[in-house]
Amino acid sequence: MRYSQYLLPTLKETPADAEVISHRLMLRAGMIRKAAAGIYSYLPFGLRSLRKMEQIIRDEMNRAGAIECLMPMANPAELWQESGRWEKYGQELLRFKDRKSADFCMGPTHEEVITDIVRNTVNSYKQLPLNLYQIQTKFRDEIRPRFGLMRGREFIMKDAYSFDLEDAGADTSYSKMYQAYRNIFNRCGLKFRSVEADSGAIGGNFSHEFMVLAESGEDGIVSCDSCEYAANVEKAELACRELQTPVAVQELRKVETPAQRTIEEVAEFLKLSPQQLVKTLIVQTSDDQVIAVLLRGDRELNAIKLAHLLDVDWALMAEDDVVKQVTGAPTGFAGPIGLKIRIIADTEIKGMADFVVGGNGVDVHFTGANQDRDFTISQFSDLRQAEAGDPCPRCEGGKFESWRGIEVGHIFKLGTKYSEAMNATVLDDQGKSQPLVMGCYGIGAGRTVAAAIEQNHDENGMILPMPLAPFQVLLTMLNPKDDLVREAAEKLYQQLLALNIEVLLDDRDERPGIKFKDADLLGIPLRVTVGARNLKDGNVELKIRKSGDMSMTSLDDIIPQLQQLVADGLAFQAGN
RNA sequence: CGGAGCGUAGCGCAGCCUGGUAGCGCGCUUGGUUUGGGACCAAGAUGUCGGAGGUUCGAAUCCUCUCGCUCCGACCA
Repeated sequence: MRYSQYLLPTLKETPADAEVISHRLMLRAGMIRKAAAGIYSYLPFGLRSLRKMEQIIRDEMNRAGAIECLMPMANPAELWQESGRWEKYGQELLRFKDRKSADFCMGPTHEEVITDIVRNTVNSYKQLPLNLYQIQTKFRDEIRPRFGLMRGREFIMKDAYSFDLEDAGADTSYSKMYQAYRNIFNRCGLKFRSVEADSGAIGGNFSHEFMVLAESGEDGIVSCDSCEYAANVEKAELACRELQTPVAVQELRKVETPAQRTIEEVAEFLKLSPQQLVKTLIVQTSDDQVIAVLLRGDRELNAIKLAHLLDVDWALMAEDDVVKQVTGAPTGFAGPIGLKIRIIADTEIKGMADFVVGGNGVDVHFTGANQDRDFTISQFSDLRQAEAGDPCPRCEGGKFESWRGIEVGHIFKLGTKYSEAMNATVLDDQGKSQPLVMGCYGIGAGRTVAAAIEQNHDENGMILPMPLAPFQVLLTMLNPKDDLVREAAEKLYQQLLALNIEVLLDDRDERPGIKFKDADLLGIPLRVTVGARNLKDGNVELKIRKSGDMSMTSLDDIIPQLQQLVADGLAFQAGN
């Protein structure tokens, strides 16, 4: 491709409304342009990366035995009503009517459509297993789209759905996808972790998220430093050693703590560390229970674990007036002593004695508080958020490391939730009707490209890994008006094209400074500069974008060198 | 959904408080000089000032409504 004939509108200035680096760079490098909040066009340069991402996905999905199809974006309401999600999905589901006033929605995911297809076309266990996928534009009317392609409303996703007769088969399908996903992100040259995750609203038995590691990631994850265990902090279990409750030695004493509300304030005021305090959280649940939860002072509640324990949809910190009603005190002074509501505690509390708790009154706390003696805990459970340094639940001696991650893939074992709701069954070898056991598997294609930029950039621009880079080689013709330079660059250009190396020839009549700045911004992995100065010695300059290494190479050697570097770049896998 | 902010040339912004011919930088066009890290000189083009209504002799500016966009928050005890 010749730059002079391409559409590659780079921006010198950073667009004001782009917050994260990938968004800024994708706008500046002319990859995307915004059409509306959370809705973007891909310009040619961005599309090239996206297509590469899609092709890697396609390759690995096909290799894992999945079959590509393409479903409609406009989904008829009936299917969604049948699964019950027309009501449940909420405002994220963009609904509209056609000219006959029939209800439709833009598909945010396609369990309904695929299940409908399969129930109408698959009747026998002999047709199983089946795994169908598509790469398609999805629409979710997010409350708050942000970060460019990272959290858009319209986005391109690969979604796959597996169908098996039995649970064991579904597990096999799941693990094939797990491996395919690892291959995909490895081939992209990304640093990532596959983590155990909460299956959330989609439901199902178990699931893994694939997280590209990046500072700006929206999710916290932990991984064990000595075994394979890795999980989203929302889900991460903690090793629960048997804890002995120490013998109480202190007496319960009420102390004045004027205007000391937070754990830090109270600890400071009493000259204790936060670990010697127990915080009491008043929690409200989706089924209107009000419960007290005890945690060590320096710990954070994991509301998702709590919701699972209580078997409710959600559990949130109670409103101030509820706290006041239950504890008789404003927020900041809640404590377990004298509470009439159910008290549950994090496992860790079992190993504590003589601690400080809120006094359920303005400006008072108790010191020397002890369980059983002073109040009763009805249940212990793992309720706190995992942190770096916490012990691994799966191995001896392993400790958690923590990371920020961008969720680029998520796989779920769905079970029979949709097949039962939508009556998708096949006959087994006994002639008996069985609901299909399903799995679903998603990858955000655009988001993965954005995540790759988050992980690979510097102050001058992006540094996409070779497999995702829009072009492999940038051939910079320094002065197109110089006949020798032009002819040498043109010749190299033709040679590279003949070798199927993806080359962008910067043949613009621009000053060198502009070309070099654009080159760094665009982040094409290999840059060859043809300039009069070196050409008179028969040389061109090769710069590796990632390392910044520059070297002089003769016109004869440059082509094989590039071939080798491209091949190496495509084979590279970040250590995962 | 709660809070904050912003809509003025393709992009980044000033002007608004205190109403009176719509500006600056970059980009773009033309000519010239320049040519290894975002050059210089000269001449030029480009605006429903987000929209509607109101106040006024006169509105980018004041008032009301509205639309769009962005950021922060939604586990603090």
